[in-house]
Amino acid sequence: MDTQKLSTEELILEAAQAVFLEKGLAGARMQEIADRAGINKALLHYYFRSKEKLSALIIDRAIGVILPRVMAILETDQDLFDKIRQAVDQYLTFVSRNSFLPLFIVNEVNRNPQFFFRNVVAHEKPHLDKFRRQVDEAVAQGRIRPVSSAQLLMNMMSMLIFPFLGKPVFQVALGLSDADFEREMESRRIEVAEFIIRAIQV
Amino acid sequence: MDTQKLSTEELILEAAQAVFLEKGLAGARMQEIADRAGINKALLHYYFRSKEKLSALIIDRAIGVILPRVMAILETDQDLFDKIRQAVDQYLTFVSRNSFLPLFIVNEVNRNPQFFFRNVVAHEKPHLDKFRRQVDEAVAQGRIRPVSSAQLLMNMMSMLIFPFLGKPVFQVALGLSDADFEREMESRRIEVAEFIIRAIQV
DNA sequence: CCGTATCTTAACCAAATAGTTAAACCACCT
DNA sequence: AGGTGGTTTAACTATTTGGTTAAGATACGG
Repeated sequence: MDTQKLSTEELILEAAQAVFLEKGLAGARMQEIADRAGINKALLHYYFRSKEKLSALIIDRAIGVILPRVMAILETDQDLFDKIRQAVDQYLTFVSRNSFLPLFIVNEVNRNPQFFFRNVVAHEKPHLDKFRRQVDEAVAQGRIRPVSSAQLLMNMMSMLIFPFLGKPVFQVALGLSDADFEREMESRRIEVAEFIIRAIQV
Repeated sequence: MDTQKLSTEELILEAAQAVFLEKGLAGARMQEIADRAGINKALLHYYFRSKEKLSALIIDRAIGVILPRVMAILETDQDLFDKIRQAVDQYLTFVSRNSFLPLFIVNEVNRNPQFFFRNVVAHEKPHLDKFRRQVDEAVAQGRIRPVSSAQLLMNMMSMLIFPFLGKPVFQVALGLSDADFEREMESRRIEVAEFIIRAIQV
């Protein structure tokens, strides 16, 4: 049946994603993926011939989930400050729910940059023209301080993603329990947005 | 000879560090480490019994290099704004010269948080009291806007480290050549410092 | 120069792990 | 009922990889 077939395939993909994100590409074991999907290793190879092919799919999936999300938020017609507030809010929600995703992507993209370049960019070149133009215009009109859109984008993305990557370090350095950390991330929804806006406000 | 002995050991450690940082813990091969050190695999095991022991050493080394550096900058007696400017400058220099180090540490620390907690913190608990108190006082005296020192620290570290982790993505998204990217990082020395200061300035 | 300790290597071993095969199972169609 | 195509499994193979061994260099004190 179609539903049954898709469900098994989906099951494997979910299991594979979980294991790859937790253990990394090299650390993931086909056996563990099979176990978590509740199937046998041979079946795994029946569906997805090799570890390489499977991992390529997962990488695509991972990037395909995160990239359009960033685009969607940054390429709307909203006012710049509203956009920043919303981007921060939405992005923090997404990343805190998928905290291993950025680590996985960052790893893969650094281990194998040309793969990322070829496969992802070929499909949908991430064009941030609207956001960049919006920033440039706001600068030209003197509505915000002179700031390069590239720098602003890096600052935003950094502050949204990195705290999750460095979570264990920050927890130790700042003496935060898990609950503390979560609270801290919660207040970032407002703090980071205001931090950015104050930094660029005239 | 002592110099010869040390030199071989150092040679192995350098090779091991290079391979571990490039390939990650699970992805690193003892054979490749031996090859890069120009020696044989058996000799590798002669010096450092197992992959686990070797990797533990490299992890210690890596964290031991980066942590004191952060402390040293943040725990001086300087004026807050000067400290921020200097931290940004020094940290950017260090990270751009060791761009794989943060990725390695972030990976290791997420895969195995309790290891980090036990080994590193036991030796030298990273106390950021001086920096945090400095920020709190500046807030109390109304010299800067009300900002939590934890949030400020996260923002700083994020903007300093993450661009290097996300380098390939940023290069694609912003259309930057290697030279462009380097130039961009160069201007961050001033831009990020000013960005932070403007964000917290009254 | 000889003996001894340190260093170095090729060849080997065992465990882990990706991948294959061939047979059984099962749902569905006629 | 029986055939058909997709699905599932146990058992097997091949390869990779961490780790060992035993023999051979090398340096050095006596």
